[in-house]
Amino acid sequence: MSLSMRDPVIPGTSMAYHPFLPHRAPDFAMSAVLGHQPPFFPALTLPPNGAAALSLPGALAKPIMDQLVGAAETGIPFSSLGPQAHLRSLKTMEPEEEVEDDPKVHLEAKELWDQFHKRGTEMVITKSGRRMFPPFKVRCSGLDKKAKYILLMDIIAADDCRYKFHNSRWMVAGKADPEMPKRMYIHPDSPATGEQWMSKVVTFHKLKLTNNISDKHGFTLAFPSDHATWQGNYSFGTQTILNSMHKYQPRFHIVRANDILKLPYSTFRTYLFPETEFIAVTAYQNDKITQLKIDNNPFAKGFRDTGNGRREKRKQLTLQSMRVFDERHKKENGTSDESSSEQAAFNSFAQSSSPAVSTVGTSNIKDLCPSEGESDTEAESKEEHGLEACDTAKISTTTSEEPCRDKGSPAAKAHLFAAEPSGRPRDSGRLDKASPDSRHSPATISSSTRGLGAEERRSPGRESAVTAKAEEARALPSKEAFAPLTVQTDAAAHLGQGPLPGLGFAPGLAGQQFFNGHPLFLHPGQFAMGGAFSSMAAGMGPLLATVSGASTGVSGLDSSAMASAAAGASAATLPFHLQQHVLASQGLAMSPFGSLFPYPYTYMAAAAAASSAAASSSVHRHPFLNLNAMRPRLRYSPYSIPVPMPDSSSLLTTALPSMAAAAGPLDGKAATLAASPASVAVDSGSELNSRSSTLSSSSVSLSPKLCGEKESATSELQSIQRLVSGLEAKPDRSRSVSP
DNA sequence: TCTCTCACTTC
DNA sequence: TGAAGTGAGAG
Repeated sequence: MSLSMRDPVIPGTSMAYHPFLPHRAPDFAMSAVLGHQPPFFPALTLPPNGAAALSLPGALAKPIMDQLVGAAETGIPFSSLGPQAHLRSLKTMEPEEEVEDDPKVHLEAKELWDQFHKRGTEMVITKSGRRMFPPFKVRCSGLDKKAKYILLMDIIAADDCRYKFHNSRWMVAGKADPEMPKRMYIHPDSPATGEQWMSKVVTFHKLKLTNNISDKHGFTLAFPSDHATWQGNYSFGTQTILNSMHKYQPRFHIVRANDILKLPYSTFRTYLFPETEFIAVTAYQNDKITQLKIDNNPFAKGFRDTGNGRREKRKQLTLQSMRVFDERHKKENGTSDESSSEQAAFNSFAQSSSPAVSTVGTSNIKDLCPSEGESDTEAESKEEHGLEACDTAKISTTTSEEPCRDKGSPAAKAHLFAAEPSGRPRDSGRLDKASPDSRHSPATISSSTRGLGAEERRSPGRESAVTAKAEEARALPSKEAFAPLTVQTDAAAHLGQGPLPGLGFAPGLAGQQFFNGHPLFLHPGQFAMGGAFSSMAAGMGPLLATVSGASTGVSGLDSSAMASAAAGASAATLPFHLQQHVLASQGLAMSPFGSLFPYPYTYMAAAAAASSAAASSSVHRHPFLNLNAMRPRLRYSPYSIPVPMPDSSSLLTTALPSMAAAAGPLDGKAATLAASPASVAVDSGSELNSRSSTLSSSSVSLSPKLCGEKESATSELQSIQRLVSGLEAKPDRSRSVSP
């Protein structure tokens, strides 16, 4: 147990979870090394606070190191990667006005999650949307009481495999289907002060899971940025679209910002809790999971043995299977028999599964998941624990604390799954394989951004990352729109953090997100959330403008108009997403900005960008650039400093366009690294200048392949910058906002 | 596998 | 009281 479950994951680590990462990572790393190495490394090396920091850096660095060395797994400590002195110098550049915060996040009801995880958590997805159970709840600490934060959650693919429940176990059944467009769920109370967030348990129970591709619950908001986290293509919504029989990993993000509009420029601190990993299903596969749900979910009381009505039916059914029945009894009695039996089964699964896994042969070894090897007893005990207990538990995992081990590594991924398997089989195989790593990695994760964040702050730049489109492969047609997007990422860094934030989440995180790359859409509901969006409209104006280039305020425009305008203005920016979706290289077609507005899928011209292809990658960058431009405005915000960040990010993106996508996680790291340098420049200099400088620099660093893109991107960026500069002249309300 | 309806529950 | 969340079960 100790393993993974408790610890939060660091952003960087998240990479590990990403299916694509493995593929991308290499490229990314290479490019990073080749072109950006100097800059990147420093960034990466940022020493995090303690363990947490380690985890991230390690995760990030590892891929790169591997590339360099050509060895899959070097044991090189991330600390050895780069000079920290460098970072510090950068750090000095950062503004320090802000009160530093060191957010820590604890997963609530961890015990409950563990119980499910052991058996391989399954979450039902329906056309109309189904809530998660257990509900995702966290408790935050270490926030600046006065500052405002936006808390978000999203769910990313844990690997690139498709699963099947066979012989009581989850086994890999092939390669994953194309990813569905990802959506970010913004907590309805956002933005709120640190004090407010820390005073209560933050729950995301309203988030629904669906397999309905045409789900409209998500609103698209155009986000100009290429924030790593957002990958340039991220939508917001109250419902997350998932593929059945695929494994997913929920992520929690803390963004210090007082306005949603600032998200793109802000630093994301991402936290992963391996125990919350689950497989999406349209119908429960594992009876044990079903029983756990019934036993713990209040709405399923009617199915409890003790309950009325149905329970009897259920019982009968149950009786049919002795095992199940027995297990229940045990539960009722409070005995662990069930669990033990389960465990046994589980173990067997693991074993069996492992082979299966291996057979799978997908790139994801991780899928195989290392089994955590939890003892049956543990599992049992956990199982028996009621949800409530879990809930109360809050936290165990703080993100920051644990260093992330290798989350990034596949093994780590395996871990996560493994945990699941525990209960069941499915992954057991993986578990076994990965076991060593996996455990660690997952666990480690915890720190995620946060730890980084602190550090990051210190080091101004780090972050940016890159990403690349990469995904193309993944990109799917249906989702295609998204897929293509792939964008870069990294951003994390760039954003906000100027100083610190970048770190945190950055690399890893960015990477994670990136793969998803979708267009960013804001979900109406989310907006509804309130405060966060309140200013959005106003804020959007600037963004749009930046994106579009000149378009005057977006606000007036309807989404479509906006989009078109944006497209026209800065073709570069939008394109990617749009391209995919729309086709039009320009993205115009895309939907309007609904985000702010009522429209449902608006695209952000800028945001979009995500184009899938490398070319697109370049484009992405542009968007970023815009963002960067924006930043200055944003400065007000703590992150504003981020200005540099954006730059860096842009740089990264430009530099490693293709990679970015692939790299996802890596990107993040890379980005951070790259970013740092860039950021530095930014900080010191004017935003615009910094940007351009960054851009140029990025281009320089770019690898040969990227060069072409770079150039185009650069030109685009420049144009964008010009536009931006023009825009900048305009006042930004958002600036004032910053916490 | 997935979709839909049902009876039951919580809020 | 009704809206909404549950798993079961049929198709």
